[in-house]
Amino acid sequence: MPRVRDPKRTRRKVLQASYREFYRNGFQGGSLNRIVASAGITKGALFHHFSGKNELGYAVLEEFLAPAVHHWWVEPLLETEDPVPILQTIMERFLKKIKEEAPERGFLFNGCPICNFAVEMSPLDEGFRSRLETIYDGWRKAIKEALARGQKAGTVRADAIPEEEATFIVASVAGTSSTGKVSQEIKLFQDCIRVVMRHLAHLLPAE
Amino acid sequence: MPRVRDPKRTRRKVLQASYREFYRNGFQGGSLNRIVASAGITKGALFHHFSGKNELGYAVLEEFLAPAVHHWWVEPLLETEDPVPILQTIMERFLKKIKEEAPERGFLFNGCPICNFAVEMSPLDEGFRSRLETIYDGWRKAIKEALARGQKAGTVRADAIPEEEATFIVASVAGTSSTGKVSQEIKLFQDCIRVVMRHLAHLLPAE
DNA sequence: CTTGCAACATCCCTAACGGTATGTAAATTC
DNA sequence: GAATTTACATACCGTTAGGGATGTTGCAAG
Repeated sequence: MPRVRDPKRTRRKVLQASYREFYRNGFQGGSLNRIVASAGITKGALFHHFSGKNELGYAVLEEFLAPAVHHWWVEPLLETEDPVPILQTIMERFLKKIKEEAPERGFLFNGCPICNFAVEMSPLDEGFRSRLETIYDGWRKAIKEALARGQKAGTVRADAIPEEEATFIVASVAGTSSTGKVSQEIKLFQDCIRVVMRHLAHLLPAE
Repeated sequence: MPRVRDPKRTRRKVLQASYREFYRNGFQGGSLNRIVASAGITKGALFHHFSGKNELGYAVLEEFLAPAVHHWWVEPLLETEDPVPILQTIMERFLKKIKEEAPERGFLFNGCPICNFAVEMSPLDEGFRSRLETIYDGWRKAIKEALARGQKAGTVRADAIPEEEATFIVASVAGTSSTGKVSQEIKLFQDCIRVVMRHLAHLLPAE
């Protein structure tokens, strides 16, 4: 019995709780009952805002994860003409984030949430697959176009293939997250990212 | 009411059906009822051979997936003193396998089954996590030691760091599989693997 | 030939799942 | 200020999940 009604806030609470639940337990393993409990609301509220579990997952993808990719990867690369150092900075920030979260009591690095959704749900549901494809496409496109601009500006080797490199970089992030979460050791992330960084350095024009 | 009893065969049938079920639906999404149905046996038989769903998953990892990694990645690298061409061949074979399976009616490339298990289950259950770690460790170790032998023999650059490269290669396979299964387009796999191949070429000694 | 255990088959249980039907109070519209 | 709609809360439903109890039968040892 809430005194004040605030549908926007309620919706956000549900989404946030859903994101956490799905991130920790997977989508299929995630429970709507636990979501409503942790959000402090009821089933009625949830089903008023979302028509079902799938729609809830879609909303997490569109309203939480897609913007995160945009913020971390797309925006910093927009219109730059020297993308390699930026890409390296992003990878470093990625590693730093893991390091910061690692010492937390009982924290488990649970991988890239987008990759988690992709692995679990993309083959099972077209709604998930298409939304994930949109996210990955945008991610790759941002890198590809930045590399192409770099080539025009002379900051990226002319013989590099932007599209292939972009695909590879995104896959590297997914692979690093997925294999790293098994061992939970920072060294593994470090090793992986160090190799990617060296690879990025090779994209600079030969002197 | 089977005329003949064949416990080894029954066990194998359960494992095979479980592997397929978990590969398609994930572990949490996989159903024991569907497994016994598709294996043509009953719950009684399943629980006679395995003490529960988790043990069944463990058995799939140990008896199906670990041997597969050994066959594809460990054995070919054993004792070789020129690992780079072998690694390239393995990557090529990986791509070829996807291409062969792709045109099949309704086939969906479902990613690397080990990575699928890792993403879904490694944070949720220590039994899964430790077994996956064993598999990944063996995988990385085989590559690392082969690269180290190559360095001694002069077939691999002296300034390469075998451990980092091994970690990276395994992560690349996982990442390629995970991102590729979203788009289901061969080009994506091709692009990704091509970059890895070029990276491998950089591990050869500079002329 | 009997005995005993391994290898199943049958049946059932409880809990949790996603989802629905209905009720009610706040907010908005007219 | 009455009527209507939005935003929830409560209670409940059918289904399926994993798993256990118990029964039955092939098969090997003695």
